[in-house]
Amino acid sequence: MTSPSPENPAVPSLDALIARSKPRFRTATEFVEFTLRDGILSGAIPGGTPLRQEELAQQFGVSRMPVREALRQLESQALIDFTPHKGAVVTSISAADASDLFAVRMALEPAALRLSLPHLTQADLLRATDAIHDMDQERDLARMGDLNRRFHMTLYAQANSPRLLALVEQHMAVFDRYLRFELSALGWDHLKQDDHHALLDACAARDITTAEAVLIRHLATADQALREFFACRQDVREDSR
Amino acid sequence: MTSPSPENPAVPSLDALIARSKPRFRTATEFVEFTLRDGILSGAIPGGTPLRQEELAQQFGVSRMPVREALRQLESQALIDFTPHKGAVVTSISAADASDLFAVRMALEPAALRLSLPHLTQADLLRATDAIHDMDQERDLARMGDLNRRFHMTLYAQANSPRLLALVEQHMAVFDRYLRFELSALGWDHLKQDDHHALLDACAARDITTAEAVLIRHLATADQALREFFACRQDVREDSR
DNA sequence: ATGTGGTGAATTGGATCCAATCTTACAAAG
DNA sequence: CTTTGTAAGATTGGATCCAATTCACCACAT
Repeated sequence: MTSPSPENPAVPSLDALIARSKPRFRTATEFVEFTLRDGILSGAIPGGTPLRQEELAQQFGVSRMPVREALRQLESQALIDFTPHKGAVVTSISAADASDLFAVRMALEPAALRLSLPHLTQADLLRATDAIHDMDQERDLARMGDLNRRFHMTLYAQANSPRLLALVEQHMAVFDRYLRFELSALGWDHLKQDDHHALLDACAARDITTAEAVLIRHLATADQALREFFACRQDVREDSR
Repeated sequence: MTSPSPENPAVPSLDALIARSKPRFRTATEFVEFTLRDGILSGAIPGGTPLRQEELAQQFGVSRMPVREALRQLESQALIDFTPHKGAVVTSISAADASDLFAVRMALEPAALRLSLPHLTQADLLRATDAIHDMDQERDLARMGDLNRRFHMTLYAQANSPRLLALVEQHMAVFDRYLRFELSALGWDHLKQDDHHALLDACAARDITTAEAVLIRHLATADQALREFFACRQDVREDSR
């Protein structure tokens, strides 16, 4: 493991994540997998970091076996590259990868919204409103990611398609790796709450055409912002080494 | 492991799959994971089958560890349900699950096609044509699935979005679990080659609107056929036990 | 007869050990 | 000086062993 990113106070250290989430799991494999994913998504473990099994086992206080099982699962989620006899490396982030990710989100999320919108309840809309308001006052990066995900997932929740929803949630989680760059680029405050309100209004009016248009524009804006950010500041490539 | 489905000659036995694919991998984990997935997707291991680690280890001629790692990866791909201290069970198939799968495919594949179509080369179109012609004479179920996947993936190949393409290919592979039911429902011959030709023509003409409409109809038809098939013959539920 | 508690086997989770492979450094030959 | 071969260390892959949990069965009490 390399540095726990002490230069960026918004990124928690991996050790902090380990201490915080240790008692929440019954099996060591679950614990290691969840915490490693959290570390990668939050930026505590930057792209390019080689993940040595022995080292991780010591940090987590377990043997190498649960570490290996956790690495296998992270590999299936495309968060690490696993090469036989060479080990695991955290996948790198880049403008190209971000656009790739947005291509998936722009395929999945409008579909989920279209399926869900006719069945959205008043309670769903209220929960989405709450999420927006909570975001207004949130200053913590990880929690902001959770709230953003909660807002969107609430709108998709009635889609009645478990696979689709799981994919949507998974790829929104991967987006968390880019969230702090988007916030750097667009600023914390205004963010894109305009889009969120417009999307919510269109959903309340059951206007699928407008809702989809807003959602697509919302995602395209974020994609564009990240592209420009990476183009301007290639020095801030998050890959260590 | 339960019966190797001797009642259905179209489904190969797991032992046959093991013998055929043993020497193709460098690590035992890869070998077990690939072969188990093949077994699940081809129907050799039906939904609901409990997967005992010790038993699989003996069948594959390895120890329990590579089996466990393989099961972890299959769990990440939603092919098995893994419960701590209880073990793994192959996920069941159903009309609802098929529709769920088609919801994902109808979200992903039109998006991939839209991204890929402008960059399709003449060589791509020729390869797609070849795949269609090969399908006309194919009688083997597994190979038919491969050809169908090859035809579609060829049309999406220029999408320049690795994540999107990986998801498309993965979910087309999962569809193989339902392919033999669709063939039972619609018959082997005409299948839906009409759709394939129409889709190919629209792609050759760079007509994205028509191509997308054909593709969506193609998928919707298959979804509908499977729904009716499962509704009529609930007795043929593929789950053992 | 039914519900309850406990005991045993069966199965998985995890740790330790050994084998196979890769990497690095160094030395020797060209 | 470059290149190639080799050997030592590091790291992962796999096997075996032990611990923890679950489940099924049966005795026992109500």
